[in-house]
Amino acid sequence: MRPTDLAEIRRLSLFRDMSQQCYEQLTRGVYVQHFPESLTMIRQGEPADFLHILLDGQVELFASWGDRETTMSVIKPIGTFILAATIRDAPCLMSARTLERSRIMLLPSANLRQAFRDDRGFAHAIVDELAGCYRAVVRHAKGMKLRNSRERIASYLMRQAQLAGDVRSYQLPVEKRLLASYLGMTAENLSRALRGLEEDGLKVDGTRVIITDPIKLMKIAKLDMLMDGPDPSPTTEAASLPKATA
Amino acid sequence: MRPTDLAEIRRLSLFRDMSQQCYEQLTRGVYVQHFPESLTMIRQGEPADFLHILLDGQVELFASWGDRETTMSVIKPIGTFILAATIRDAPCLMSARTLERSRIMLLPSANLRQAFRDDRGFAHAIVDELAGCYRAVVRHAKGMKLRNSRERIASYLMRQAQLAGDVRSYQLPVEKRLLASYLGMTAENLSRALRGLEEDGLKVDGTRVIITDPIKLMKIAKLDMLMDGPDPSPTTEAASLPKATA
DNA sequence: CAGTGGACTTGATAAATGTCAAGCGTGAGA
DNA sequence: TCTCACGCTTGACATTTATCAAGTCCACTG
Repeated sequence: MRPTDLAEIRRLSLFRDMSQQCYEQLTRGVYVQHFPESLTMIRQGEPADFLHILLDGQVELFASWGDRETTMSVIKPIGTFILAATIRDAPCLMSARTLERSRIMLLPSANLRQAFRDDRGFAHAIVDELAGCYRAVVRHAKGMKLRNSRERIASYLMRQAQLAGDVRSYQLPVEKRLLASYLGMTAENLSRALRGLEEDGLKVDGTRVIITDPIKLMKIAKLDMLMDGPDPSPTTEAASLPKATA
Repeated sequence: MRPTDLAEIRRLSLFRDMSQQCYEQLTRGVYVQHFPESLTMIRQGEPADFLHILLDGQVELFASWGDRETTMSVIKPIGTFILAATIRDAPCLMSARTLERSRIMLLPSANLRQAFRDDRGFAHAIVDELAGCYRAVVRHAKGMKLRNSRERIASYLMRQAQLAGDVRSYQLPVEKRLLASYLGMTAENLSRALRGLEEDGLKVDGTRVIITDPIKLMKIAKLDMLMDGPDPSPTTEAASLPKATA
């Protein structure tokens, strides 16, 4: 691993609170690697040998059953994947492939478990990360069960606008067919629904999203912290070491 | 807390590996309580003050949005809930209510976080539990996105038969309307689909399920370890302290 | 013992969503 | 520059799923 990589990694919230000794031990077997676009690097059912940490690029987590396939999540830097499988030493429930050329850090599962045992700061960072992943899937499942496709689209696109800094217009971060799969519908239906939403304050032209009437659109999206986020900032006062108070 | 409760709890996998000191500290603020049937004890959006551990009875986790509601999970003893919210000190994403009179242990979130910091065995048990919860939701989400209602019913009922010990006939563990909600459909549709499945080796009469033709039913259910479980037994060799291999 | 409410079922109908086939547009590579 | 592949769109149609309205059955209760 290159020293510049090492320095960069040390700053990640996962590793920031580790003792130097544990950190060195942990990173002994670690390496950082580039993957080309559209490469499936993990197949569901395979053992989870490494925790993956996405440093640059974009990765899709997807699931298949028979000949069907669905996008479960899109990971952006800095994000981790297959953490749960790593912890349990269980087979991955999802597959992973790059959506673009990506730089990924691979952390051997055994090292992770060792460091979890040895270092409290790391252990805390890991559960916190895992709890975040859990809450993200719960949100996704809620969306699938409580909203219809029109509402899923509206809420997704509004939420993205929020994340981009409460803008009225932005670029779609992913291809439409991927978005359709993520939102649990066919590409055809997404296309049609987008057209239908033009009546409701939304315009999508190619990859450009324009929210022409936020109030109207919100009546459909009904964004909800408990379904769309954001999660309160991770690892806040209550969860970390007490310092301010006494 | 009664001494008999205390002894019982100590044996739970969550607490089994704790040091006596940490255990005593942890259980200082703990209490065990009975709840009547149909009592909503947690409302989504509320802070998670306690980790809940179900000792007896049955609890439903459900989510709502506007006037819609859906069952996310049914907890059976021994099971935990709102672990992730507890860890993150974040609002609960789901509500919880008893399906029958239940005995529940309440463990203050602050105690949990303290014990997590102080005791490795406990920390490990907690991540392991959380990882299990994560994988369960991922499975649920996969089922919702990859299978249609007919397939979800078939796979659910086959899986229950497996869990009951590979039997051909058993009692439904929950009411049908609850099952419908859990499987993401209306009660009417469940009823009709069950009728339709009589052609495919399944008979449901009241709460009695009879798998008349497992092979035929399996062609629809297509049970899959990665979607229907079981998960490899939690906390196995690889994840715990090395002992056999010197 | 009758009454009441709730779970479950059934049928008719509507709405949502998927499938198939075709055509458009654009970008990568020959 | 041409061509091809692929993402996207559109239309027609099929299938799935939800909604609404009865009606049955059963358990609980006054």
